[in-house]
Amino acid sequence: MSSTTRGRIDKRQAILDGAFTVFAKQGYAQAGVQDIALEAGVAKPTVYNHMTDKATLFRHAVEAAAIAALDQRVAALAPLSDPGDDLPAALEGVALALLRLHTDSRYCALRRLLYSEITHFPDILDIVKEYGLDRLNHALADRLARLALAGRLRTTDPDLAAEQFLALILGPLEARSQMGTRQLEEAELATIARTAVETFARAWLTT
Amino acid sequence: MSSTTRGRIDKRQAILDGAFTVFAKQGYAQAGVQDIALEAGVAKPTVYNHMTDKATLFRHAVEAAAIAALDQRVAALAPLSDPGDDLPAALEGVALALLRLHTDSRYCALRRLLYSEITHFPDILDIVKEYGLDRLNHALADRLARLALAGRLRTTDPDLAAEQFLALILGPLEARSQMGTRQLEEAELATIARTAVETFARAWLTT
DNA sequence: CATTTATTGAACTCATTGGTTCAAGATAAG
DNA sequence: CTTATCTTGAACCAATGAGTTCAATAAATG
Repeated sequence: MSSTTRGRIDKRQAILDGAFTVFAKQGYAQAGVQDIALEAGVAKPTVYNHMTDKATLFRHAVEAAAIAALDQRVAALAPLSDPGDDLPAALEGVALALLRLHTDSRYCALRRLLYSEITHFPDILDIVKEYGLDRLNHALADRLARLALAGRLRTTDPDLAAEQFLALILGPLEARSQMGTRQLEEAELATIARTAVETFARAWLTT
Repeated sequence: MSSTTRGRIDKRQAILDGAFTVFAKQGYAQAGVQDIALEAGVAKPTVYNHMTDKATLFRHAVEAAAIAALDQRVAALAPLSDPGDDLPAALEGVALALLRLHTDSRYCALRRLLYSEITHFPDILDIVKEYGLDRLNHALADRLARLALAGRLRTTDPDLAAEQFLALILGPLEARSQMGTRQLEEAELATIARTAVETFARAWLTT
């Protein structure tokens, strides 16, 4: 066993989860370690048993959340590996899935945290590089490259196509969701997905 | 005179500027009123002479910055009111101007602040609604509507066209600039502008 | 059961910081 | 000059919160 303690079950995960929850809703500075301990169902010294610092606690919590978020996103690209006859429909499905993930309140909170603390925690930048949107871009570009090879996509630059596809989908979110504060309805997400794919198709797809 | 004091020249502006500078680089919670006073070249009690609270100080500083930012952006759209024969070139010029504004470090700081404190200051939402990207979208849509009427743009929905134009331009920034931490070179901005306008033109412009 | 280890609650230390007070000075208006 | 207003530095108060200490306890191991 890597980290199951003898005294009791491992509380590390509970601490990380609770930490992210509290950080997400309070911000780093405003979040008290006491609150985090309470949220995790744990005593304050226990937190310091597992994490040396409030700062490292923050880093680990954010990293775990970022990894989970990226995994979800990449998984949502799966349909593109084997789209049916109707490529636009497949793209639209993926777009909608990404939109749902991107408007999830937990993910919005993660982005808020990254934005706000990236100046105080320079090493958070590593997390962004490692598990950020770049990775999603690459994964999408891989799928698009296959489609291009199959003659269904008119491009020699799948990276650019992927970048613009994501931009068309996720770009409108910032304004429409009021910087992540307003929850968008499913119908609005569907509209964004449809119009984005429409434009993307006109520019990139073979007719 | 609205606010020129008798004792000395008006220090209100200096306080607001200093406040934004310090907030931008420290975040709300970490910024000390003492630091702000120092940055503004003023004593701490003087700050409280002009602003009742640290909170209201923050609100005013952020609002001033947001207004200035929006003004710059809208001004950058001017060339679209009278584009020459080469509409794509005009679009590309505007795109590049917007990209420069959007990667300005002061504007990145403003966005960071908004993102991080929008949960603690619900009334900041009003600032976003009033001077946020929506406004820019509308202003751009106005220009595009004129172009559509002139038959140079193939759309009955200028709002959508504007939204996608901005998305294609600004969307790639988040990933490329590493959430605003990396300063992009002029050449890279130009590339983004060129490719974005290329795609936009294929989807929306009359040939 | 005995031992080892982790957890717990509570109290404590210490540094930070928002906000205030006050007496002393500086400045403009009359 | 006189007066009213603003500024200033410094000290001060009160609250908050990070991180620690410690004795008591609970659980797993042998």
